[in-house]
Amino acid sequence: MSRPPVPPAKPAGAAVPARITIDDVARAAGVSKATVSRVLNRRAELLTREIAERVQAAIDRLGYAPSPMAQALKRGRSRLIGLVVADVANPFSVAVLRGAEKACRDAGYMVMLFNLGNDDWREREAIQALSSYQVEGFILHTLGQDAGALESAAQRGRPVVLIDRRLGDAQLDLVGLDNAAAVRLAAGHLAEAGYGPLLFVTEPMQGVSSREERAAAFRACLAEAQPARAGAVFESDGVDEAALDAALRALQRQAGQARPAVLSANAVTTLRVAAAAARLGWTLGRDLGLVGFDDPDWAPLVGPGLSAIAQPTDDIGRLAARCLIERIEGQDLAARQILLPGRLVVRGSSRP
Amino acid sequence: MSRPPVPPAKPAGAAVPARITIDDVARAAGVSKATVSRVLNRRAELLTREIAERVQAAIDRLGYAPSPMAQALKRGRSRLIGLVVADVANPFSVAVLRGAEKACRDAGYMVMLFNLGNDDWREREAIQALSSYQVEGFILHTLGQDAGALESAAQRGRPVVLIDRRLGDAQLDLVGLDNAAAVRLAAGHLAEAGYGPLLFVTEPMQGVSSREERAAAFRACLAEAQPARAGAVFESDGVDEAALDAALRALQRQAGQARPAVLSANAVTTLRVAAAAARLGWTLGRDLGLVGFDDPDWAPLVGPGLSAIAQPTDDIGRLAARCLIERIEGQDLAARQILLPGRLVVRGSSRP
DNA sequence: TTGTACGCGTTATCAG
DNA sequence: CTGATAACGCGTACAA
Repeated sequence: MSRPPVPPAKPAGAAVPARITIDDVARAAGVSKATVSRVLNRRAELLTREIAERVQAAIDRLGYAPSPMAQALKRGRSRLIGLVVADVANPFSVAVLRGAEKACRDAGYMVMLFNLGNDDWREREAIQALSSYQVEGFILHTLGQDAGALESAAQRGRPVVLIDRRLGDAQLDLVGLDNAAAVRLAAGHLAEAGYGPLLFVTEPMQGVSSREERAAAFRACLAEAQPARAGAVFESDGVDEAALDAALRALQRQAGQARPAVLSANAVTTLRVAAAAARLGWTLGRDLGLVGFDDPDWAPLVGPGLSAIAQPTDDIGRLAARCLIERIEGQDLAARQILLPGRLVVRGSSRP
Repeated sequence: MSRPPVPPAKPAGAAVPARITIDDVARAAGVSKATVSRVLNRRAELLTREIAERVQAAIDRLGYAPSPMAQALKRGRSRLIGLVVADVANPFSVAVLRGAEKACRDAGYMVMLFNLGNDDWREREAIQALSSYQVEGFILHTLGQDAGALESAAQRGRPVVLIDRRLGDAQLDLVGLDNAAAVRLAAGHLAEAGYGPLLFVTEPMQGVSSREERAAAFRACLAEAQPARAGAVFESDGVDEAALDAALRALQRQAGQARPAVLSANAVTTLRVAAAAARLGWTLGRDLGLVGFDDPDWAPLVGPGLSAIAQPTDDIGRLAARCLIERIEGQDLAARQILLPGRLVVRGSSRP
């Protein structure tokens, strides 16, 4: 009668050695679970040397590791961080993801990933799925459409750090690029290099704050320029190639003798502009200046080399993670904004 | 005395509405937890219509969602899948990740991500960290160095699906590219296009099976060719640019009148070769043929357009996930290998 | 048809 | 200094 009923979970043949629990260790060391728990939680100081060592030996011998699930259940701390990414196909997202995942891991957190694939209605789903897993906080590369999506997070008091994009008027930490400065940097460079009228090409705004900020900064740049500069903003949706071609032709006409140039809002649009230039038979740099946000590793090899505003993606990811972890671990500061400077990399596409 | 002691977990000021538990729902609906549980587990058939509806209403009203953590603890099923990626900086990894994450989510699983960043010693760490979270299975883009890393997974009977690369001689499911066929496709194309001696450029083998398979298939191709073709394999480490340049020059000398060509093993090396050609002042296509594995979205825009072997990355990710989930949900088949065909995309870099 | 009671693996509290 | 015991939230035999 001392044998408990056979656990029904055990599927069939395979001798799946059940998880080693704290009980196993306790039994092996001839102590109670509580003692084992103390050894694990750095409270070994309060223990007899002899016992502490005996327990530690048992732990090592059995290869015991506590179950984060059970720990989460008990302490309400899952050591999980939810990472919501607008689109893993976007090189910027991936680069940030990389830095963030590493920083989380270094701090002892695991990352649960949710890719929105640019479907804005999924943002709510993402937050809910993730918070059902008791993630302790979110790093959010939002699509910016659904400011209410954070309700469930906010209600549970889970901190959120935004990356690159604001979300409604929520007072949240934000880590991103200093867009205004970056735009000035690029536009200034194009002016110095002798380019004339400018076209700012962006993906459709759709309420994405970084796009809007860049476009606004672009317009401001034009207005401030000493002899006012001609310029326009074009939203490229990636489908209607003809529209982009037409915009570029219009730009060229407007330029007259001068050389036109494009400032592209991210790597995706940069690729579109480069493709359009190829379609039109234009040589970048000579016929059309081009500077693009983001500096992916293929930038030096497209055409004469693409000039770029390199974002400190790794730092952005890392800082977002650290920022979030600080909050998780108790600090209760006002919402911070960490704006990092972009770095201008000049290549052939902005050298006449 | 009927009031239980104040829960000490509640931090301080902020009225963080504690998680809504099954008990809350039960109380709200005036039933027991068991009944609520039954409603949730599709066993509502055994319940009075009236009660079922009352419970459901309470669930909806309170916005209750069961805690996956507690469920995992109880049933030993976490609905978590561990995704270990060799290097998120590699476009192939990301593309696969994308398909896999979506398929997992569609099947009701969440993905826990671990990026190895090409550090092979981390593979063991990854598996252990992930399995401590009770993931139900692994999708593994392995570095191939540490065949023992899977011990802990195998011991707990967690299924594993490999992507793109084998791991030691373990009998595991594998989803990847039909490398031999793809190499033949590319080499055949280069031959038809009139290129002569071939250089296969790969990242250092380091025991990565897909690299080895591609190199082996390349050598086989050379040997089988009717007039035997000249060719060599070069391992590029990404640091020693001069070595790559030298290899290309040697190839050119060997070519004599004929046109040399390169077959590149992945997007990373393709970029290196393109950069080297630029350094040497060679025009791709005319001076050097180039076909590369992987077809990232920048391929059409580098030089005259890069010919590529496009991998069905989305399918690879999707199938890997489905395959894994099948196993998780009980099927106990022999190890499968799903080899998908590559698609040749001809662009300027392989047109003399 | 529904409710009670127990256990999953931990940690925290309180006795000893 | 150490051990027993009660939760954490859920699923489920078993009893009613």
